[in-house]
Amino acid sequence: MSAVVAARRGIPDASVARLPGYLQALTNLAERGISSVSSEELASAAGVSSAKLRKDLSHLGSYGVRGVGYEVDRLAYEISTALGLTQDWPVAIVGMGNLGRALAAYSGFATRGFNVIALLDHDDALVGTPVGERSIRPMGDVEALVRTDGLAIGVIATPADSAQDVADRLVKAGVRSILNFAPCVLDVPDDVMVRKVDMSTELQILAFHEQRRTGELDLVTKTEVEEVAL
Amino acid sequence: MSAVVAARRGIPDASVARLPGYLQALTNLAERGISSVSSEELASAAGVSSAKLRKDLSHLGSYGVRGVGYEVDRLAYEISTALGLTQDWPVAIVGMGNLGRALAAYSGFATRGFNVIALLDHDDALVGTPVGERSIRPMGDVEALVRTDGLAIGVIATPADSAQDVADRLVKAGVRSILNFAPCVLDVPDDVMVRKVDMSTELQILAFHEQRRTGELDLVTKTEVEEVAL
DNA sequence: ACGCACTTGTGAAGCCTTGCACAAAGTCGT
DNA sequence: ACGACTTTGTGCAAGGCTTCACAAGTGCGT
Repeated sequence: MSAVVAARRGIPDASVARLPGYLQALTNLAERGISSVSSEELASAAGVSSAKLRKDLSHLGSYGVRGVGYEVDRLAYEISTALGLTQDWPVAIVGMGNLGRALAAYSGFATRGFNVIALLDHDDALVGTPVGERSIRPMGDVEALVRTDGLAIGVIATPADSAQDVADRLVKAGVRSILNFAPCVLDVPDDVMVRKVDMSTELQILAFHEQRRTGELDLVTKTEVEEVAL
Repeated sequence: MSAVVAARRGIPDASVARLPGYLQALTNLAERGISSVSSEELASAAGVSSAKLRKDLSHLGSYGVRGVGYEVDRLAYEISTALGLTQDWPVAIVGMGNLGRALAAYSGFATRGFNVIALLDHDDALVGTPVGERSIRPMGDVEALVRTDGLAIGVIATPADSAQDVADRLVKAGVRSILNFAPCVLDVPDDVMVRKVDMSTELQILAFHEQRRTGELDLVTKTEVEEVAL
């Protein structure tokens, strides 16, 4: 098997999750007119260790030059290719509440290889309402979007209690990648990939560490109290 | 050292990251009037394996009953305690663009142990503008919020180019936990914890898998082509 | 032409996480 | 009171990820 295919098949999940960060850092460097970068510099810009960066990049192939570093444009291209961003992916956002509208207005999609082709809502009363330059379409359109526009990625921005219904609908229409902003677990077939974004979860993780930090001041006292209680 | 303290000190990061999910599932069960649950059922509701769930819970202590399962209320309480959610954490949201407003309107904060005490913006022209029941306050208020309201967690919802300025300002005022929605890396001191939420990153990860899936159909052909190219 | 300074790519070791399998400990029916 | 059944908590093995450390490769100055 060729080295390229061997490499591309087996990129570890942890590495894949960091590639977008590298791509972002590279784009930044390119905008500042920097054309060459070492693993140390790029790692620092992306917030990881240089060893980790080099190992991650080694899974894509060997695009650096020893003693010199990486060419910014070339590396950005290679990462884009590995991530599948040479094509524009059609995306539909479902749920036009506050969050859905904020996502619809977000300009970061277009610049990163994604194209929001439709804004959908389950509620027929909202259908036709303008949002930015688009207007809200009914869930019934989703099959046509998959068939004629190649829709492959759905973003769920509904409340938790309708998220599963929406997911079922998307899956039935043939969507196999879902980004879920609703604070709930989605039940989907094995061949459908779901990623979840939940700010409550993130805040709770922050709270855990914040608590642990402030709690450490009283640690000795607490230990004694709890030992007595046992 | 007491078992409780030993347990609470050393909860693995991977476990901590899953605890909010368990808590959410438990809250759901409680709302449906279910008072007892097995590890198998809870794991399924939270989307993890039962072995993983039991191992995670074992880090908190031993709150299950063999042959029976877990009492929903009790377990929810223990997880809340472990995460530090018995108190309400004061949170400030910085950046009142589309995303900031959507976050400000999100009701999920209050029900999960967080209290949005202020909406801030770097742009003085926006100060005073009403958002929901609050009005936008200037960044200059942040020191006072830390001192008098115990502000500990900051949410950054600004564009990427002002995120670092805002972070510096928050850190200088004494905020040591930051949730960053801006698509950039924040440079902060070691004792400040940052978690990042970025939908572009998530979409790019989905794109990778989507591409890999559709690419597999042509794998043999591609391999041959690339081998010739070598 | 050659040595020096620099940086990549990568085995190997160590750490963390997951999954397995089962003893321990409880309930329930008889 | 007791045995059958259920489910937890956990030691252990396997797998994956990170870090270390350095050989291999490149450019530059002399």
